[in-house]
Amino acid sequence: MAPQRRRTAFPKVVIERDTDSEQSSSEDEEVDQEEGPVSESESQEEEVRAENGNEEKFDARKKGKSPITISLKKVCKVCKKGGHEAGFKGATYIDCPMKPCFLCKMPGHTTMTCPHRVTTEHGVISAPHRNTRNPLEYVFERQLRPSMPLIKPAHVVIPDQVNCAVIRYHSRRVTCLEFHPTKNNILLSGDKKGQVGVWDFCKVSEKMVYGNIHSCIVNNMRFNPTNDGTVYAASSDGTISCTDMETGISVSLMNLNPNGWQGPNNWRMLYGMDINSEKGVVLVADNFGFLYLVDIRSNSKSGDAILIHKKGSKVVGLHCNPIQPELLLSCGNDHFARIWDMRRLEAGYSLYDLAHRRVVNSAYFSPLSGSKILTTSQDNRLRIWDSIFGNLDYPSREIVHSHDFNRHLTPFRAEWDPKDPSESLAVIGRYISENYNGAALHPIDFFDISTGQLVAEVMDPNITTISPVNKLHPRDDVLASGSSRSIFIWRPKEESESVEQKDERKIIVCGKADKKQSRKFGDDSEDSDDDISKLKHKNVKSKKFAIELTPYSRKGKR
DNA sequence: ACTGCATGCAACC
DNA sequence: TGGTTGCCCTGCAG
Repeated sequence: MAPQRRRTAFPKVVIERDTDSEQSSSEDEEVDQEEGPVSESESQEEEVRAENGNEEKFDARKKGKSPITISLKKVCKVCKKGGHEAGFKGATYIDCPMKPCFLCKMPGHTTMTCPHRVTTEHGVISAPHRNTRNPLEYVFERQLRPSMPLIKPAHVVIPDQVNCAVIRYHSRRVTCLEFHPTKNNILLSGDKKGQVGVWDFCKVSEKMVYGNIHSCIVNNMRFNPTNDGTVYAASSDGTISCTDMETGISVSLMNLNPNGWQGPNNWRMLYGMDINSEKGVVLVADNFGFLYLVDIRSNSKSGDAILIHKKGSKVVGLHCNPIQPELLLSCGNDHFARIWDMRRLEAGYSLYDLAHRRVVNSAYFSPLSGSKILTTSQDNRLRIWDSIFGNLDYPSREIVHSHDFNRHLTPFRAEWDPKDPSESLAVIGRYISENYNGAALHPIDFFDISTGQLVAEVMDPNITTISPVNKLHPRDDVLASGSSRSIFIWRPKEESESVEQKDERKIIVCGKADKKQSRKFGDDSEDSDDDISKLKHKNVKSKKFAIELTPYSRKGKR
């Protein structure tokens, strides 16, 4: 562009500053271009001219143009307005006051002062009962409920300490985890790239990654109920795979994209998946709202696809009732979780539609009785229906909890503890961080979903990434969590610190380093076995701090 | 140690 | 319906 021409065309430039005393050295800060879009190079040029004192050459009045105002005042990166700034102050995140609360999504306050943050219940909302309570229920709530123990303490053993881990095990973020149904120490993990990991977390270094099963995101995995040597996986590449665990050889049961890439509007992805062993079918659902049934014995699709959610919307979760094989639960991006009768799977014939305010990431029947429902929705609320035989118009409880959607995160899913006979313990990772002794950490939360009580929040100073993927072991007091590309195994503190166990607390570092985690875990060699005690964190003084338990002591701090 | 880009996806115009 | 945007996010390259 010719400078001569521009000189005559440009109006006067006014520069606003935070304070008059500020020097030009601070001028590389964010620039608020209120007078419309100006390219970066242009605005820089203007600044230079303004500084040179040549403003009169571009006098706006002579050219009949209004002056351009360039504000160098500090602006909020969220709302782009001045007077405040959102972001981390040390390890504490300061919200933008112009936005609704990041936790409960209500306007008028920020996360810092959110009422759901200071209660020990972490924000339980009694769901609206529209005069549906009968006298019996009132008696129960008023006289019996208060005398009931909140949760049977004997059943609550929280795996609160990292026992072993594989750092950067996957080359992309972990999307799903599954424990082997019979071999206690085998953990399966799927990732965004389509790879499937098999790890023996007691022998730690016995790990394998199968890279040729899927070509993109592994969304769900389930073991074959009749042969636990094989596992099914549903992927965004539009296929279901059935893989032999020993050999890694897999067969494709179904391919929704037989003709390859025909544009984004035609590419079908498989998300929700479960197995109904009674009926011998694998159920999968796609991103257009359809459900498919695949016969396990013949490995072939049975019947036509059935529209079970809004046409064109993603069905992210499927769950077969553990007790009543006729009942199916689905959830998806149309903001509904739906209960179906397997004998009548037909568009529009769901038994119940459970409404949510946002996308439903997951919906599960309770693992033992199958009579409760727990859902995770992107409106930052867990919802619990205490009985599928009761009134399903409204959830029995809503628990406000930070687990927003984010482009870079695997969607959070609250998972039942399959060992808890009272069916009240659930685990879910937390999005927002908390300032723990100067480190911003994202805990993994354990809830008593029968009361909304936050039973425990576990974290480790070395894990600074968010852990959206969590799974509790079907028999042992073990939690597996997937955080970014790494996998962590948590055990109860006592167990972890016992002499026999101590030697087994191993961290394996593998894969290409990313800055965040290499800083914490050291990154000298591929597959080197680092003892956890060697780990350092600049903000953490002692290893003892690693785990903080019980929400009660933290009351008032939050 | 920065910054910028691509990612990939729901929400909101 | 299509285009644009994005609160605590990822990973990588320059």
